[in-house]
Amino acid sequence: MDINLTQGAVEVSTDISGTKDTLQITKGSGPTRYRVRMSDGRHLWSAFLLATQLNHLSEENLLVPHCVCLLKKTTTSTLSDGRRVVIILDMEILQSAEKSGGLIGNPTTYKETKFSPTKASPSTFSPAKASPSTFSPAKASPTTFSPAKGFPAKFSPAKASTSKFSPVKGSPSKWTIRARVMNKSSIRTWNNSRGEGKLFSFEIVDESGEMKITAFNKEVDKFFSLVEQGKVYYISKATLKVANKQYNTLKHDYEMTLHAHSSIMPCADGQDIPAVQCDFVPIAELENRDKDAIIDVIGVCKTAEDVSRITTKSSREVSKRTLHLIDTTGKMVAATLWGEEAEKFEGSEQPVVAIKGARLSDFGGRSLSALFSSTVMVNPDIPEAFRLRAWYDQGGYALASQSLSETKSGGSGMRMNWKTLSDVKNENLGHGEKADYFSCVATLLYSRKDTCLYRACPSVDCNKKVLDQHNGWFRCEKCNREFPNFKYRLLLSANLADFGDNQWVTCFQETAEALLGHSAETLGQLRDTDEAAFDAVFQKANFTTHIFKNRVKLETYNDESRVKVTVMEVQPVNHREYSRMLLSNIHNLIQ
DNA sequence: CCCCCCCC
Repeated sequence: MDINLTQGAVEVSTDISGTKDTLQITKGSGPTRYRVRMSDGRHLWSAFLLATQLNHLSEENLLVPHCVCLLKKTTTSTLSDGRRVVIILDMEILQSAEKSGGLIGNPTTYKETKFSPTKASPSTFSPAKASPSTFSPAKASPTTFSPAKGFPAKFSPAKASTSKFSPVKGSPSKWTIRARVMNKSSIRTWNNSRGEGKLFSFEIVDESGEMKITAFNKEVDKFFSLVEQGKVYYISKATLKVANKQYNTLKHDYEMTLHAHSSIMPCADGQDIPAVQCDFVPIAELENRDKDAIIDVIGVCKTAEDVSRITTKSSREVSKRTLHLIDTTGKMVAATLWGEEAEKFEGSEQPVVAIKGARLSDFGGRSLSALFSSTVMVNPDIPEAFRLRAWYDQGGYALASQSLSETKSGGSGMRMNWKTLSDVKNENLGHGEKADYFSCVATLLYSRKDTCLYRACPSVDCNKKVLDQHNGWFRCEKCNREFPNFKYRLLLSANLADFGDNQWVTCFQETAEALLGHSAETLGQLRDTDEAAFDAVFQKANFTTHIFKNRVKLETYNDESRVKVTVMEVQPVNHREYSRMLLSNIHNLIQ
């Protein structure tokens, strides 16, 4: 058995072999996984345990939150993120506990009058409930542990007569669920033939499953600010209705609507409630899934494209950012984030990204898109993420993953074609019919400040140099117009060097601004008003090192050919990624 | 009682 105990409030650094402990085992985030909470009276650890590794635990025990275990053999280890973990190598169940089950899946279990936050307590253990081992790994399949298991039957009209619980509107509901908010929408308004109003919705999760809850109008005012993503609440007296599967992708047959008497109370003691339940599909497996399937995916974000703004068909503006995720299957897939999620995403450190409820599209082969109902998790605290992190850091980064998503043809896709400056010359880059593109890490030795600025036509799309008419007007030959003003533009000649060679390159506006760290406008003003400060900008830029993405092409003037290198992009050096590339090169040289 | 899920 292999239980990874992620450290909670206490540093876990000692071998705890021989400890008798209480495990609270609850269904965790994923059908084949269980969340384990340990309590030895001093410490609480949340942990994860894989069902496939639990074949000597009875199913009864798996559905039961508490059981007393003897930790026969344990060891400790450090995760790549620095956290200490305890690995349980062998354990024995001494006593299983009273059956309770998940709350969403079985709301009848908890009557409001009796409900109290569950805590591990020896007095709740009931040895009589220990059952022979009926659990097998096969039973841990996603379908077996569908969060909806057993739910519809309990809500059939016939059973509703027990009056414990009824989906019928207006009937007394005596249940309380304790669940974590995993996704919360913003407030939206509607105005259609049936009326107008506002609403927001959120999705909750507990050990047993997930559910969507919607609040309208007055309930929006009452609950919107109270309900926070990630927090745990006691929820009672909501109306149940059959889930509209067209719009509700959660694996539950019902959803809830809040009404005037609904109650939502924050719960301070919800550490044992899983964050989210995921059923991750390996990236290579996406090839075999249907278009429009809603899937959970996890991968290392190998690269993240820049955020961009697009206009939808309904002329709404929205931000988007596409990530390229890889996993141990050696495949890569493009996944697009939207809106704020796209804007805030930080991918420079190759985080592990999990998306719950992404939609599979057939664009460019196979690609993914986050929906409003998706949950995007960066470096989530789950074993899949730790495994991927370890895999990537220990060599996965060097794997040339094949993408299921066709990258755009043409230059803008710009794959990294790493070259040293001497490679560029020795391999005669740019001598072919078409331009070549390469990336290099190089240091700016010198740039020609005297000729770097020119006065350009102020028209939005014209960057043509203007002629000073010496009467306060500036003439643009291209626009055939005179203007009372101009804009400064940069055209910087720079000498770049790496360890083996150097190269003159040209930087236009954006790349020159990135290299010098100031806008063309600022530089123009400085040159005209404060020459010392203008010089200082160039002094400061000298001997700085960057990643340069370049275009190289042989050009001929007056029978004389020479290679012209134009910088397309200047980026800071990501030392982690760069070192990986160097290590990978060394590795390749050895072979 | 909503129901937009976007772009190449």
